[in-house]
Amino acid sequence: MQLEEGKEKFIQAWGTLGSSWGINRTMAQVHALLLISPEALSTEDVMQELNVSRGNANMNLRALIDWGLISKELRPGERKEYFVAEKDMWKVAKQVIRERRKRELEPMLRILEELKQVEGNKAEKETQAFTEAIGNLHDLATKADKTLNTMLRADEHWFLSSFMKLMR
Amino acid sequence: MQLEEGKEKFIQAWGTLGSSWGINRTMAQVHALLLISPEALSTEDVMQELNVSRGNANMNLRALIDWGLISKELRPGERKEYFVAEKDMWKVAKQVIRERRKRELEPMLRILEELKQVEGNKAEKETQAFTEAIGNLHDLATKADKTLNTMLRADEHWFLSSFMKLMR
DNA sequence: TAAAACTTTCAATAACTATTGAAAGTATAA
DNA sequence: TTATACTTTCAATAGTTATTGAAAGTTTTA
Repeated sequence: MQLEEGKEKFIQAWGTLGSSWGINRTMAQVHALLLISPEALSTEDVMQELNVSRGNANMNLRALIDWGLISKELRPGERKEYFVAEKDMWKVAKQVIRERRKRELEPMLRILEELKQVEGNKAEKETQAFTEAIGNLHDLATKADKTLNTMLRADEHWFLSSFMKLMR
Repeated sequence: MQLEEGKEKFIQAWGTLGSSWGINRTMAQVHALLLISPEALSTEDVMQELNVSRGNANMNLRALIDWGLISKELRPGERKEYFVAEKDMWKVAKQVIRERRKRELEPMLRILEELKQVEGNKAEKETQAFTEAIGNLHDLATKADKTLNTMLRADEHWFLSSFMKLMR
């Protein structure tokens, strides 16, 4: 396979994967493009490579910065902004985990805590089933949260060796 | 908080969480409804509780069966089909992991393996960057795949004790 | 201060995804 | 076999989300 075909396939695949994880298709494609780019790219470059409008490119570059997956690079004497992706895939994974934990897991935990306060006839099956489901979910979410938190705080070496054990 | 309000909130929250994970909103809501229901529910029940059409209810119940998250329950002498959700949250989590691994991680691994074959001027920066990014991603994906696989094969006790260690 | 080189915004619109509901299909009972 | 009680399908439509591109905004340079 030639490089151009490979690039195309990768950008496509990353975009599709993104979609099934609730991530905007173009955002995932811009990320893919920057992941395999040896140089920082400008908004213009992104527009050209992906055939998207200026507004779209700009908005998704900003979103990626927001997620902490890419950063601006300013070149001395140049006015244009360039963008580079973090290339260390373990750092990328950690960052995605960190953000989703903050954006989704934590809010869900708050809601589950609220829902644990539901009063109602304790004798009723409806109330019992609700309370039990919420309680179990809260337990699982708490465990997941602690596990992720520990993983994220750990340095790479610690994580890898722990996971090597998990993997036998 | 009263039970009805709590149910409403939970169904709502689960639907929203689902959306941000690429899961159809109604599918997640039907799942939430069944998770907290002490009894199996019929299509009619789901239609009423969530105010959705027959077609929608039917399609999402089928999708949940497909994901292995709910099952049909037939009552002797009754023609209608009833549905129950798996209530053990760890089993639910495992099932979701199993399905997503099969539907997303494995296909992505196949693509990355294909992309490792990209030829091109080894001296070129472009090719080098591509090859390196794909290689690193493939390594990470392989590790994730093995880890998940081990987790899924393990019984609950093994898993919990391993993760307790990870969590200190 | 004005012009140039850029970035950001946002209303309009396109593209995509979910939902409806009536019709068709299927299985059971009489 | 026909009627009944359901389930499933699918074309039409509604609803949602993404994209465009021109206009407004910002920063730098001269």
